[in-house]
Amino acid sequence: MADSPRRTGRPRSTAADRAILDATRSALVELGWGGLTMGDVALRAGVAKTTLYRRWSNKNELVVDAVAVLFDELELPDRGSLRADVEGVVLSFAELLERPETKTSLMAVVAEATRDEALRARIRTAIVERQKHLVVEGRRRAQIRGELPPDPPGPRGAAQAARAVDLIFDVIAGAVVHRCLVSAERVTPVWARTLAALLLSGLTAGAPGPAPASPAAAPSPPPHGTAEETGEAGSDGRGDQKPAGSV
Amino acid sequence: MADSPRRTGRPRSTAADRAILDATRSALVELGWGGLTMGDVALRAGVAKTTLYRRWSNKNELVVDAVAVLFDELELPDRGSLRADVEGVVLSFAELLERPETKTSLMAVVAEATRDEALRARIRTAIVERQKHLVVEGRRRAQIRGELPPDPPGPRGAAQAARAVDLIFDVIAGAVVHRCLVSAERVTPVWARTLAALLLSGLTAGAPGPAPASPAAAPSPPPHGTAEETGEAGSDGRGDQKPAGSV
DNA sequence: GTCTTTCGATACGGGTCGTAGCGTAACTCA
DNA sequence: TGAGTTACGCTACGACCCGTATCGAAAGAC
Repeated sequence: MADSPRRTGRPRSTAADRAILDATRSALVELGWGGLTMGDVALRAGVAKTTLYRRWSNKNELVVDAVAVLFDELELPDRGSLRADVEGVVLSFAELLERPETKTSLMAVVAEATRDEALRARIRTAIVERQKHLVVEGRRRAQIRGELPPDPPGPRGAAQAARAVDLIFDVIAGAVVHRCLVSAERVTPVWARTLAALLLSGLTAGAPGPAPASPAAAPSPPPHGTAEETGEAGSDGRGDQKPAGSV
Repeated sequence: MADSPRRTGRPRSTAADRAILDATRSALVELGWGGLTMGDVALRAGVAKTTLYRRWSNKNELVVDAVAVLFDELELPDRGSLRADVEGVVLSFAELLERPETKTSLMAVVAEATRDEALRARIRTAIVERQKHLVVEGRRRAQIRGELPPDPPGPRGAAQAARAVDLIFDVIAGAVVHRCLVSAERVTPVWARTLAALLLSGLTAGAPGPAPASPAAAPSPPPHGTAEETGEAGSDGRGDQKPAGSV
């Protein structure tokens, strides 16, 4: 995007680039999207307002670029088990989201994107796809540990795996975002643990055994559920001392 | 809020109320949060701008009220099984969220709320708590069917149940919102089915049996997971022909 | 009919957006 | 070293919106 380094004339100041992005983030924290003004950002960055418009055509573009890098600090150290990895990334993400600059920026950009296809695409590539490697990595490790079965071979298997990654990403990131920003409640270690337990074992797990399924069966449920999609399975891998936080 | 019907003087026009809220929603669709102007809303509603400010102190308040009712159309008809209920509500919610007025409004309000505690509280009560009855109802039905165990008695059990409801709400709503608005991809019936399967059975389910847990155990995983929290369990209830879309 | 409150219309000060014009600074290339 | 090219800071500008104030008229309550 900011390529094509003109080989002649005065070069763009990379210091100004950084100053502007930093100023944007800090202004966003203090003033929010609505309160953020280009003039103020320029002032904070020690730069003329015209310099902003030479690099970004409007507020949206500027803020997306300022926001995207915030998520790069997310990492997925090997915590030894799939369960621990999930808990860890949930807590890390929540911690990131609780910083005012992050949450304000993310939501502001997403809100604008609801009516701007170009912005949506930019978010998808600059944030979503960019962070999906976390799920890919977590799955890979779990497969090596034997907690999850390997992906089926062939293009069909790869597509299945990709869909699984997409789903898991939306579920984990969505749950954290929703709790932090919509429900407006804190993500505690206990909550993270319970979420991880739900993801690993599902609602129907944690039971002492297959419940004595009551005869109250479904009247006429549509025959959906043809074992399609994103398949993978396996046991937990490390003998947890208990169902560990059933939901 | 709009109570205390003054018993004297010219009464407020309820027609104007409706016209303003409708105009707000339609303006939001076409112009988005940033493009929405009070003057334009007044024009669309056939009302003077001053009339808006007599009822709502600013744009935020107006938009929240205009948005909240959009979610009231969500329902949870008994689809015969927990799995079907989950799938159904996921699809309904996604359908609702795909309408431009809904998604733009919701995200705009949430974005503003990141720096406005009062607005957060208003969202929590007017939208989140107001819709949580869907999860409560779904759980209750599943418990009656025997798909989930009854809540433990006493205040401890009630607290557990409340936490379970909160978690499930955040996971389902979060996943749908994240997929629709952040990942910017469509919620298809297949996706809903896979999400339901994940919720019911977890990542580690759908396997032909307990995998031959590889010896690659965790080096030193913290001893978390003390069977705390929100417990419930049970079998699926209806004999699915297969693991039905394992993840 | 009087009183009270709402309504529509208009005007205003304060602020932001995004652009334009200008002289200057910085760097490249001959 | 000097010409050419581009980025920069500064200032000013028109267009727009916000939220408020003011005023006469309208609509009910008593």
